[in-house]
Amino acid sequence: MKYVNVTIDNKSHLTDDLYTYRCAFDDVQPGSRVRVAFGRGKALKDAYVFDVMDELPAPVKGLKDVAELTEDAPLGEESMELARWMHSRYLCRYMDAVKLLLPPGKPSARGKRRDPLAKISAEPQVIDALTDEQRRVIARMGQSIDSDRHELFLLKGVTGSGKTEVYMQLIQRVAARGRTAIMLVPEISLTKQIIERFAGRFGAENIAVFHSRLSAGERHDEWQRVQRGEAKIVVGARSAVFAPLTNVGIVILDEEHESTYKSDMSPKYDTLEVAIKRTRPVGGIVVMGSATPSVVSYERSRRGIFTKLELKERYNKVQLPRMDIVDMRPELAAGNTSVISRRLHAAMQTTLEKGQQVILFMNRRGYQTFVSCRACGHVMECPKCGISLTYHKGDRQLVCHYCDHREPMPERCPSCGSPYIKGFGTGTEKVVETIEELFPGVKAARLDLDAMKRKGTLEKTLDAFANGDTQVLVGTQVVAKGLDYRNVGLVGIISCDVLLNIPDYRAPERAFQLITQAAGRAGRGDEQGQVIIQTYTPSHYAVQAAAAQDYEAFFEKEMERRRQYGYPPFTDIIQVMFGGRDKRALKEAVRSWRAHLIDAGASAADIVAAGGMEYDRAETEYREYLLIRSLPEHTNMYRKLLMALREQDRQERKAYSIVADVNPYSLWRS
DNA sequence: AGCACGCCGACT
DNA sequence: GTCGGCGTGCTC
Repeated sequence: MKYVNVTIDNKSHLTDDLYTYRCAFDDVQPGSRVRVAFGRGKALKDAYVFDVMDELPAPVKGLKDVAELTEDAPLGEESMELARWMHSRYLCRYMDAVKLLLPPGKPSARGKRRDPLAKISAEPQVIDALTDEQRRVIARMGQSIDSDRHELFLLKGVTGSGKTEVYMQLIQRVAARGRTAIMLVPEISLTKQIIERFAGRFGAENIAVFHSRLSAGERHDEWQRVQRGEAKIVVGARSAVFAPLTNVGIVILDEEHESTYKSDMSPKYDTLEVAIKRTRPVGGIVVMGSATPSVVSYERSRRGIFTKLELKERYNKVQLPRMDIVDMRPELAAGNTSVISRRLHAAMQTTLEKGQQVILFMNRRGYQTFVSCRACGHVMECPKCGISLTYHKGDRQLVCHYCDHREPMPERCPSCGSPYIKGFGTGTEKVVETIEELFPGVKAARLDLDAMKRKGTLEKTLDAFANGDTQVLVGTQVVAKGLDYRNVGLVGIISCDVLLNIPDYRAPERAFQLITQAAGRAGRGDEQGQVIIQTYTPSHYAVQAAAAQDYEAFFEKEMERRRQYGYPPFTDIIQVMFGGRDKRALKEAVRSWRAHLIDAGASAADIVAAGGMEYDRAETEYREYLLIRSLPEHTNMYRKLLMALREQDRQERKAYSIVADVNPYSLWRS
C-alpha cells in the first residue's frame, strides 16, 4: 500500500493544494494521472500525483482511496518538480503549472500521425566553413557540454554573424552525447526558416516543432513523439521549453531580448528561468543569443552570472549599412507636411531607380498618444518616472501611467515656448497611399499584425516582395526580424519617436533594438545598404547609439537612466494582481496585503502603487493590483511574504485569485 | 469550481 | 406530504 499527494484537476483557487490519498496501485509514480473522489460527491475527478510515499508522515483526517490509475504515459518526476517550483515562483495554481506540461490536444481518431513537417522542404545544405570567431565560441561552450556542466551563456552576435550555425553545431555536440536539446525562437514568423535549416541538418524525423500555428492534433502528435523519445531536438516558441524531454543538454533562446519569452498569460513564467530550472539539475547549458542583448542580460554577463561570448564579424565580411539620422523638425517649416522627409524621399527615388527595393518601418497601430513639440522636439515626461506622459482627452490632462502623476496640457512648449506642442501620431495608416502617390507606378504593400492574422496573407505579401511584384514594403516590428531579402537597398524608419515614447521604462531599449534589427535588413547582398532614421529628437542617446551601431555606448547611458529612476536591474518590479467578481473584496485585499507587507518589515516606499481596472465589458470580473519596487536583494523576501499571504487567503476562503509577475512586460493603470 | 445538504414555498 | 428552488460550506 502506498500514499500519494495529488492536485485535483478543477478550476478553483480554493482547492489549490496537495491532497493525500491511499493508493493500492503499486506502480503509481510522480506524474501519474489518477482518478479520485473529491469533496462530497462520489463522481471521480482527474488528479496528478506529485509525491509517492510508503508511509504517512502524519495522520490525515478522512483519507480516501485512489479509485483508478490511468494508463497514459505519466509526466515524470522532473516535470512535477518543475510544476511545484512554478507554484511557488509565480503564485499560480498547481493545476495551471501541470497543464503547461500535459500533452496538448487529443489523440488522432484514425491513428495516423499528423506531421507539421510534411510540407517543409528539408533540403540538405552546404555547410560553409566556420569563421575563427565561430570556432572559438563553439569551443568555449563545448567545454561545458563535454563535461555536463551547467553554465549560462550570453552570445552577443551581430546580424549575419552566423549564430544559427553556432546553435546547430552545439546541438550536434549535445546530441552526440545522447542528450536532448531545445531551440527557442521568439515567434512563429521566424520558425519556418529555422525549421527548414534544422530539418536539413538533423533530418525531419529527428526534430519536433511546437508553436501556436500548429493544429491541436499536430501539437498532440509532436508531444507524443518527444515523450516517446523519437525526437530529441525540439524547435519552437516559448512554450516548447516545457517539451517532455529528459536530460536536456542545451536550451537556446534566440533573440533573447524579445518580450515573447515572458508569458503574458497566467502562469506568468519567464522562459529563461524555466530553462535554468530544467538544465541546472542535469548539467545542461543555456545559450541566450542576440545582436542587441537586453540591458538586464548584458548587466548579468558583466557580473559573471552569464558567460559573455561575442561574434563581431558579419559573415563574408558584408559591410554594415550607412546610417543617417534625419531631423524632422525643419520639415514643417520647409512646407513638407508628409511623413516622408525630403531626404528619405530622395533616397527612395535613387534606390527605386536602381531597381532595388525599400523597407519602411512604422510603429504598430493603436499606440497611446504622447505630447511633443514640433519645433524643438521636447517630449512631456513624468519628472519622477522618466517615461512619457499620456494625454487624456477627457480632462485635458497629462497622466503618468506608472505613478499617476498629473499635470495640465501645456499651452506652450516648456522648453522653447513654441505653441506647436501637441499629441503625436497621426496619419500612419496612410503611408502606403502616400507612397503610391509620391512614386507613381511603384507598388507598396503593408504588413502588420492584423494582416498576419489572416492565414496566407503573410506568405503572399512576402512572396510578392521577394519576386519584385511590390517594391516597397511598409511594415511593423514583425518585418524587422529575420527577413532576408538580397535586393533591399534602403530601410527607412518613419518615426522612431513613437518607439521612444511608448510609456514604458524599456522604450529606449526597444527603440535601439528595433533600429539595429532594421539596419540588418539593408544591403545583405554585395552592395552597402542605407538606413534612414527619421526623428524629432535626433540627439536622443538611443538614436545616436543605434546610428553609430555602438551597443556599449547605449548600454552605459541606459544604465545611468535606470539607476537614476530605479528601474531593473537596479530594482525588481513585482506586480501582484487580484482578480474576482467582488470589487469590494478586491479593494480590501489590496489594503490588507499592503498592511501585512509593511508589518512584515517591507518599506512603505517600496510599495509604489495600487489601483484597479475593469476587466471585461460586462463588468463582472474586476482586477486590482499592487506594485512593489524592490531592491534585488529583497526580492526573495517579498516572494516568500507573498506566498505566505496567498496561502493564508486561500485558507480563509477568500473569493479572489492572485497572480504575481516579477518584472512584468507591461504595467498598466486605468 | 462542483456538489450535496438543507431550509423554504407551491404543488399533485 | 414531497418536489425542487437556490443559498451555504467544504473538499485528503
